[in-house]
Amino acid sequence: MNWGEQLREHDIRITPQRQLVIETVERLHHSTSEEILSEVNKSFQGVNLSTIYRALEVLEDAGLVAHTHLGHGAPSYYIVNDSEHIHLVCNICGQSECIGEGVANELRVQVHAQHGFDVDMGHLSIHGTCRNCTELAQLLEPSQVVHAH
Amino acid sequence: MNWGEQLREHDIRITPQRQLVIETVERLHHSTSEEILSEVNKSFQGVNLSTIYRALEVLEDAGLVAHTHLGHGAPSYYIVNDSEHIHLVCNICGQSECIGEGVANELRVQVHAQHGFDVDMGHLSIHGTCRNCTELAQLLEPSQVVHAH
DNA sequence: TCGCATTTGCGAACAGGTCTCAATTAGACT
DNA sequence: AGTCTAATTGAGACCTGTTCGCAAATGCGA
Repeated sequence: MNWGEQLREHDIRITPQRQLVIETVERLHHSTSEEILSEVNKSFQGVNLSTIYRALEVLEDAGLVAHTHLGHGAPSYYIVNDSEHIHLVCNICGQSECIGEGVANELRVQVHAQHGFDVDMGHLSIHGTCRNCTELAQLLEPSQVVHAH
Repeated sequence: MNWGEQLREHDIRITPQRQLVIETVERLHHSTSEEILSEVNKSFQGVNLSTIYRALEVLEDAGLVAHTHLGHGAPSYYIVNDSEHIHLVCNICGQSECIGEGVANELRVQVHAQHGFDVDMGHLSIHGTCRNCTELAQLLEPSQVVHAH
C-alpha cells in the first residue's frame, strides 16, 4: 500500500504540501520541522511552517511517520517503514546513533508481561554517555565535563 | 552525606531558595519547574521562576536531582536517591507509572557490551500504550482513539 | 464543472525556557 | 562582628518551538 492509499483510508486529502513533507522526511531520514521546512522551501517557496506541523500531525495519525526526542530541542521525525531502530543519545556530546531494536526486545516482552504495557519502540530514545565521551571523561577532571543542552 | 555537604563539595553556595527547591522536589516526588514554583510560593512569595531553573540546574550537576520527560511538556524532576525507577508513559491517556529498573537491566548490559554506551537509567522514559487504554481501544473504532498531547 | 468541507498561509498568541543586568548576599578572611 | 568579593537573585526582555483563528484557496466526490 502506497502513501496515497494510506492517506485516503484515513480520509485525509492528498495535497502537494503533504507529498513534499513525506518525501522530505523520507529523504532526510531524521529531521526536525524546521529542517523539513527549509528543505521543502528549496524547491517550493511559500510553504508555511504551520502547514509542516499540520502535515506531520496527520501523517503521524495515519501511521506514516513518527517522531522521537533526540536532545532537548525539537523532536525528530522519520518514516515509519524505515527499518525499525532505536536511538542512543549522548548527554555530553549530544550525538545520537541508531541501533537495531533487538536489544530492547527483552525489555518489551517483560514490560508487557509484568505491566500489560505495550512499548512504542520507535519512540524509544535511550539517553546516557557514549563510548567516546566515557573515554574522554576519564582524561578530565569531573568539573571539566560539560553536558550538552 | 547530606545535601549541604554535597553542595559544598561542588563549590555551590547554600541559599534558602536552593534549600526550598530540594525540599519541594523531595516532597512532590515528581514535579515540573512550574509546580515547584507554585509550591515554594505557598510558603515564600517572590521566589522567581528563573531561580528555580538555576537551582535545578546546579542540583542536577551536583547529582542531587535528575529529570525525565513524561509527555511532551515540561520535564519532571525528582530526587536521585529515591529508589531507582523508570517510567512507563501512556501516549493515549498521558498517565505514567513508575516501575523498578530491573526490567531494563538486560538492555543496559547489552547496550554497553555492544555499543560501549552507558545508559542513564533515571532518564529513561518508555512510551507506549498502557493496559487500560489497550483494552479501551479494542472496544472503539480506531478513529475514535484520541492521543494525549 | 460545481459545491463545499478541508486545507492552506498568515500573523498573533502561547508555553517552556534562557539571558542580561543591577541589586543583594553567602561565606572566606580579617 | 565587620569587610570584601564573587556567586546568586529577581525582574523582565527575549528566544525557540508550537498552536490557534480566520479568510482565501483547493482537493475531490457528485
